[in-house]
Amino acid sequence: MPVTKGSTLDPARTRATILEAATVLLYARGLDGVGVAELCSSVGVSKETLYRHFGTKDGLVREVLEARSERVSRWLADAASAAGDDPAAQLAAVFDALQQWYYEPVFRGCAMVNAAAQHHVEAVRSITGRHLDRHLELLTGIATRAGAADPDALGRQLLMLVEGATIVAEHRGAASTDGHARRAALTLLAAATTDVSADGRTTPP
Amino acid sequence: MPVTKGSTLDPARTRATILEAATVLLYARGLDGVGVAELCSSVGVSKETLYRHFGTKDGLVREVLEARSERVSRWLADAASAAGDDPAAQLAAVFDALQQWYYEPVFRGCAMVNAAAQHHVEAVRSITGRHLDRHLELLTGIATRAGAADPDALGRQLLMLVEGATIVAEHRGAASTDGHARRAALTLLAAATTDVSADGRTTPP
DNA sequence: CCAAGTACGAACCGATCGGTTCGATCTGGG
DNA sequence: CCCAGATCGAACCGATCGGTTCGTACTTGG
Repeated sequence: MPVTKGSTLDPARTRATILEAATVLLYARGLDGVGVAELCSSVGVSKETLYRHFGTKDGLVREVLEARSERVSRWLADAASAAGDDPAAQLAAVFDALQQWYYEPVFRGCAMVNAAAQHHVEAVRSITGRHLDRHLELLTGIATRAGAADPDALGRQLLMLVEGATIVAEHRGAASTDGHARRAALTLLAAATTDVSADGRTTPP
Repeated sequence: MPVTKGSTLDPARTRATILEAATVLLYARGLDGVGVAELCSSVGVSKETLYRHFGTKDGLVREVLEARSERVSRWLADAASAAGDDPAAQLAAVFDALQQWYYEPVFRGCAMVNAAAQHHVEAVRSITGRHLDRHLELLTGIATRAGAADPDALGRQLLMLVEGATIVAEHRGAASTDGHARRAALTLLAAATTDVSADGRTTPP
């Protein structure tokens, strides 16, 4: 049997195609901004096919968000690990990656946060919660490796900065956060790894 | 003529009543989560009356958001000025007020940010933009009075913290930001008012 | 080659929603 | 006391939307 089938009539491929197109459209125009009919005609798929694969529009939305959340988290984690072993460099890389995203013309804020604001269904909002948890995990990891006195506290501070930068960039433009978010993150990191008990000098190795 | 008429058949009073009820309902359930019919029956008003006062649902939404934005901005500014003349104390007061808000059971995030995520109409999104500008103005003012080297930069950093804390508190609970947002803000303030050119010692008056 | 499954496309359905209209009712100013 | 204007309540309208169904056609594994 063939390993992959690229032709039509391949359920998995059809499903993936719908998922991709829905990811783009729903992000650009909002969950309620695009109907199932338009979504189908945009992909070149019949309603029956879409409903056989995803059961309901909410089911499609959930899968789209789930996949996107994992993709975004992996993207940020990769950006961090690609920056080497220095936690400060990793943190800077995370905010550099975010800032680059903000400048993309299709940037419309965090899809999961936007979705939660639109869709008051718990099944959707829980995805947003897990999304933030993934971010928190990454940031707390960096804080821990940086030797922060309270890595959990620093992680939460950095999470607020990430989400806040995204919101501000969405509504006031990418230039509004350029440099500022990164600098704030490094400032918080430095402060959390500074021995405040004695004088005002840092305590690197 | 009487100065105020409290009875029925007072257009201004009717209008205000609709506005109040709409503010609560639209915030709690989302702009698209409550229809005009339910809104009317909830206030005890006919559709004709609502449409005579606000023209369209969007018109009502815009007025609701405009009023709420001003109310919120005034509330934060008052919290700051009530904290005395010390900029650091004012900043702490702002984040204390926010944190108190996060703990309120009706807290559902920033109404303006949520509205922008739901309603892709420019007339609504611009209100969110102005809302953030008002916050930025307050925070930049504190940064300036604190003698920050770059008050504009610090203001933007603090704005990200405010919006980020609101998002995180909305999705992960008020306890998730309690103390952390305030401490981060004060850390950024301290760092921005510290003379970094020489050694690592602060330079207060 | 054939049966099973995939897919199309179009029609269809019920519900909801924003907005309009209209006759009846009530209030207050002149 | 009476008319203008505010309000009600309910019916009504057109559009949209999520979801279902069906007849047809095509691909493919056995």
